[in-house]
Amino acid sequence: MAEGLRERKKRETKQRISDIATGLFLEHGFMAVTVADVAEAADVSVNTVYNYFPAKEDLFLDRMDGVTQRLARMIRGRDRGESAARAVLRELRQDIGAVSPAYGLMDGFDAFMNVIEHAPPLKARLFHLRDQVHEAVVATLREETGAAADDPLPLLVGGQIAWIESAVVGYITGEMTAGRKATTVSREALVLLDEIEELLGEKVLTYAVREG
Amino acid sequence: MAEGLRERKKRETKQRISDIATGLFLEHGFMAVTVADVAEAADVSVNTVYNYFPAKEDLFLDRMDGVTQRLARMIRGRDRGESAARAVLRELRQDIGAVSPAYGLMDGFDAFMNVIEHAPPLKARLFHLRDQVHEAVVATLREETGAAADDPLPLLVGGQIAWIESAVVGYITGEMTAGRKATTVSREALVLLDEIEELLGEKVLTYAVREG
DNA sequence: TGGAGGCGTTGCAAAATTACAGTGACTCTG
DNA sequence: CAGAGTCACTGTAATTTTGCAACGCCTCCA
Repeated sequence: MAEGLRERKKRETKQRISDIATGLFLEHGFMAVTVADVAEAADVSVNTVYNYFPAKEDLFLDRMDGVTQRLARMIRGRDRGESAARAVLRELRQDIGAVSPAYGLMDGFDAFMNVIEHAPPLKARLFHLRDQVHEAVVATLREETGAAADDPLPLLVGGQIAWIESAVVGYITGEMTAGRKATTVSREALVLLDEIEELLGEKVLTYAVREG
Repeated sequence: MAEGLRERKKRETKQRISDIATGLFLEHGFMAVTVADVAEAADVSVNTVYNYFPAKEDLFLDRMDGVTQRLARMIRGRDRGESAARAVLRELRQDIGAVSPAYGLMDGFDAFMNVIEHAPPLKARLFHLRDQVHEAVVATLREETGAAADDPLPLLVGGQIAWIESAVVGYITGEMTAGRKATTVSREALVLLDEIEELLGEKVLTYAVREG
């Protein structure tokens, strides 16, 4: 491995810009902070910012990169005898149970979503993010099941699974921005997950069961 | 003015390298610290170190750049009716009187000189430094008196003046490395300056008197 | 309504920094 | 005494960062 000086500095610079930008956005709102502000606070030029982040929104949503692959990771890590959907349900219940770092995204989930709520460009990006999540899930299902390229089943099941998460996230976001208590919301979210599970068809709940 | 980002970072980088290098030298000695050590501690590449400092010695002697022009500045700042030599004598007495930042070079003068004492390349540089001081003094005397280019007097008087400083510095260095107390040494240095003044000829003491 | 100014974004040349390889002098060691 | 190793230092190409100017979109204001 032996990470060189150049690689390390690149990583640190990108991380510093992202951290500082997120901090400024949380404090003043996405619209009130200019890219120039971020650059100055991070002690770099504006071009350097754009060197690492294609657009201003990426400064805030960058840390959601991991989110794109989150469901896919859950599926790949399912237990023996467990289906893809049940693995996702189980992991989501576990995450919600660990209230503090709400939903595993970051501390202050409500503050984070609040920034997005007041920034149209960011909301637009979130929709695109859902597509990415969906695609990642579908791709994973295809890999795990070895389904044919023209098999529509992964697409459909993947859509259901991706929907589970967005439903829960949407619910939590709405309740949190409404000012509800985090512990209350998380308890209700668990109930919501139960209802979601009842809504799912048998085909979805038993798709892509891991051998063993 | 408006110092740009590039210039500011350049200045900060050079300063950081110099500071860290000096610290390492004071702690472990000049010979025991490699340029690679300095580079790593300063979080830059070896080439960047050489980009700012032509040779390893410069990492330590860099902060003596001001010293080169110190006597020249004293001369240019002499009072009305005061000669170049007397201005230097006066300023030196004043510096020595303010014991703490010994001789205006830096805190911990003895530690500083101790590093030099144990590093042949550094000692060699000090001799070169004296030439530079001498040249600066001579050049200043020529400017101030408007002496002809072939007039040997500035050269001779300048040599005497430069010698004053090196004599005092040499004395202080010797006594300090011998472990004498700083206050004692500075008191003796003042006596030494008196003796030096008595040794100087009338021509030297009255050269380049500022009009007024 | 028109112009001035702020902001996101891009392109390009210059400057700074790094990686890599190499040279020469020196020390240590078998 | 041969060879391996360390270290100061240099050269060169690649990479990163910066400075500068520009474009389009938008808002504000006269």
